Amino acid sequence: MEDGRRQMVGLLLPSDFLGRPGRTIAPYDVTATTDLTLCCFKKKPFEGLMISTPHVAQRLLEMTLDELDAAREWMLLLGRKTAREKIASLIAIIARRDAALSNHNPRAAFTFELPMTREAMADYLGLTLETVSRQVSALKRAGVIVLVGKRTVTVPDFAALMDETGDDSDGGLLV
Amino acid sequence: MEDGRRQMVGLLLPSDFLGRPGRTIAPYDVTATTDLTLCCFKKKPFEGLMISTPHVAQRLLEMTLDELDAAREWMLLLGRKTAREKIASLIAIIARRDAALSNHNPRAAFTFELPMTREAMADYLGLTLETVSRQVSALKRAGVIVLVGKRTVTVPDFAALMDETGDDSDGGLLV
DNA sequence: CGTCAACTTGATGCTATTCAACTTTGGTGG
DNA sequence: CCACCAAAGTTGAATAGCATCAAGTTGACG
Repeated sequence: MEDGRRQMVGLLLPSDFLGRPGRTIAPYDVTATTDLTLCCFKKKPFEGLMISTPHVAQRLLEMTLDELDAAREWMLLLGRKTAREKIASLIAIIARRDAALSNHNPRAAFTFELPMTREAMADYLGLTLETVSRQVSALKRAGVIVLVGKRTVTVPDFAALMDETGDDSDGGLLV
Repeated sequence: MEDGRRQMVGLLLPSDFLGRPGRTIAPYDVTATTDLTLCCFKKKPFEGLMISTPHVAQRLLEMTLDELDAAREWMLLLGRKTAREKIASLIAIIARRDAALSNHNPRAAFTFELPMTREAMADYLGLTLETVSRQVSALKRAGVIVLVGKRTVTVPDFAALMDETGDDSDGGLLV
């Protein structure tokens, strides 16, 4: 925003897609936080490809729907969760993602890195960096997480972490 | 959420699409707030249609990208705006939508209905209904809006309302 | 060993929530 | 027609939770 307030609205990982057909500007910025390889398509040929190759549009639709689901889950977090629940949710999401990559035993203690600064976490969660720091410390004091240094987290009991996220245990309904 | 906290994550209007190909449940509920006509497709035939008729997937992609943009704008609102800015933003969005439907002179005073209860506004904005009521009253006291009854709003000066939303005057960048 | 960025911690204030009482509005049946 | 009722909305007081401002601390790196 004009006065410096910032809100992160998405997190792109390898294989994700950026930009949209049929529009030349976006109301948000995109910043790389690591080195990366970006595969660029020229707009016109790409739009041609979408018409000639139906699978491209179908795959893009699927990816966009996944992003929309993620955005909506994040809206719940931003609108209704407490600072502590926000931190627990973010840590749980990162833990799950890392566990999936290294297909890890889901019930054992599990260690991983927070790939972002406290400030980036704050921008993601709609908090200040001080509140992030305090709530991380609080979860540590409560024994829900163990910190090794500032960025390395061990989760001794994943269920205990999930209890702190405020999330439903059941899920939802609907087609 | 289990304890009753609610967050509205989208608002469907006539011609919008509901549900997603390739999945049978959603992590959210959908509630009709008015009578409506719902046009249902059987999953399998519809997925067939997407394959045989490329335009369908392309149009769905466009609609989904629009919803994603709206969701991201809403994330900024939920994460970073004050209660007053949230209310002003919601009123501005409804005003713009109604003005577009009735292609109205953009600089004149303009009257329209809030199509929702204070509670629904609160669920949408991530606030309590009491805070919604207070901030609506505050904008009224400040002369930014005029209330006729509880649901009918007149905006004497749209620019003044926009000033209260906290939004950039310029927009953003990017392909 | 000095420096800087990232992080932590403390004190204080403000915003939105909570709990509670009250008012207004629209609809229903006597 | 209006008395009554429920739902919607308003308002007040007290409080909780997060932000803000301000020092410190830690750790990596030259």
